[in-house]
Amino acid sequence: MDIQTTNALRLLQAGDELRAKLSGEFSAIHGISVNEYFLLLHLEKSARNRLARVELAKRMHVSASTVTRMAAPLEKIGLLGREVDERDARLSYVVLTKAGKTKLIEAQATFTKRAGYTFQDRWTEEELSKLSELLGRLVAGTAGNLT
Amino acid sequence: MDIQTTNALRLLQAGDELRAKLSGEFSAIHGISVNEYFLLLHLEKSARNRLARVELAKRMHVSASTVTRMAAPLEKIGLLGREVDERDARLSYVVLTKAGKTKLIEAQATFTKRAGYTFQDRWTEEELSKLSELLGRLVAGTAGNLT
DNA sequence: GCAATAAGCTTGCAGATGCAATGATATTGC
DNA sequence: GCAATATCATTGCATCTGCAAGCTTATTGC
Repeated sequence: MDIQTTNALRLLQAGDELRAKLSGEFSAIHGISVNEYFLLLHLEKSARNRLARVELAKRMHVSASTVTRMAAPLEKIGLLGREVDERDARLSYVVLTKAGKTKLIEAQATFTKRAGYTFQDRWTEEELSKLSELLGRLVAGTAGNLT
Repeated sequence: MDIQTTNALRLLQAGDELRAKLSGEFSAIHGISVNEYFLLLHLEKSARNRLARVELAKRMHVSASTVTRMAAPLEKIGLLGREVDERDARLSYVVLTKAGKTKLIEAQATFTKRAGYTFQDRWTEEELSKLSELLGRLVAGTAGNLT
């Protein structure tokens, strides 16, 4: 197996494992899923804390219908709002509310804690920095880079 | 944001993006999903090309019921077989068949091609090697390391 | 201007997945 | 040996997701 294939496999496996661990913690502690956390995070990183649904779908690698259905309950509990575009009545923005920001901050603590566990053993600053640089290159081209 | 959190975010985002690209190719070309590909891969890496369902579930980070339901159609089309344990009648092994191996080899070509695209631009051998080492550490402790 | 096309969002439907309950078999405590 | 407990696999149910169709609104071609 060539090294590129090895890297692709390890990337997917490492990501899956981290996601699995986060998944339990997020639903138990915060009542939102990892995907919902990412949705909030994308909005927080965006101008005016809002994004058109199509754009959000692209950044999250999900379909437009999934965005519609993910946003509905979050809007219901006040974490998200809805805005319309003045010039284009087709566009419907998803907006992060103040309550949404609060929830996001809480969830970020859990995320950071889990990240700490993941890299706590025998990782030097230099290694963390090198990994960040290499992974950074992989996500550099994407529209929805959260880092 | 600390560097550990940055790395965790980038790991998840890079994994998601690669998975999204693989997803379309796999279903279109081979008629199996990325998850089904991983199922075949886990079996191929195992002794006697077989695993108990519970063990397969752990390695894939899915529930036991998902293994039952993923294996059923693959068994129906002949990619997987079923074996029982002589000593423990509760155990039901999932076995990779010859047709399954053939399908796996086909799918591996697609995976390797996508891995090549992912790392084709300005990645030196040294960088690929370093990334492999760092990601390797993340997946080292897991029971189902595919590399 | 108006018809044709495109784009954004939502909804119906089908497939995938997890949790909890169930049934079958093993193991343990006594 | 037998009852209590644990383990493995499956199934019912609820949830999440994508695709295709449909509705609304913009844009384009003429």
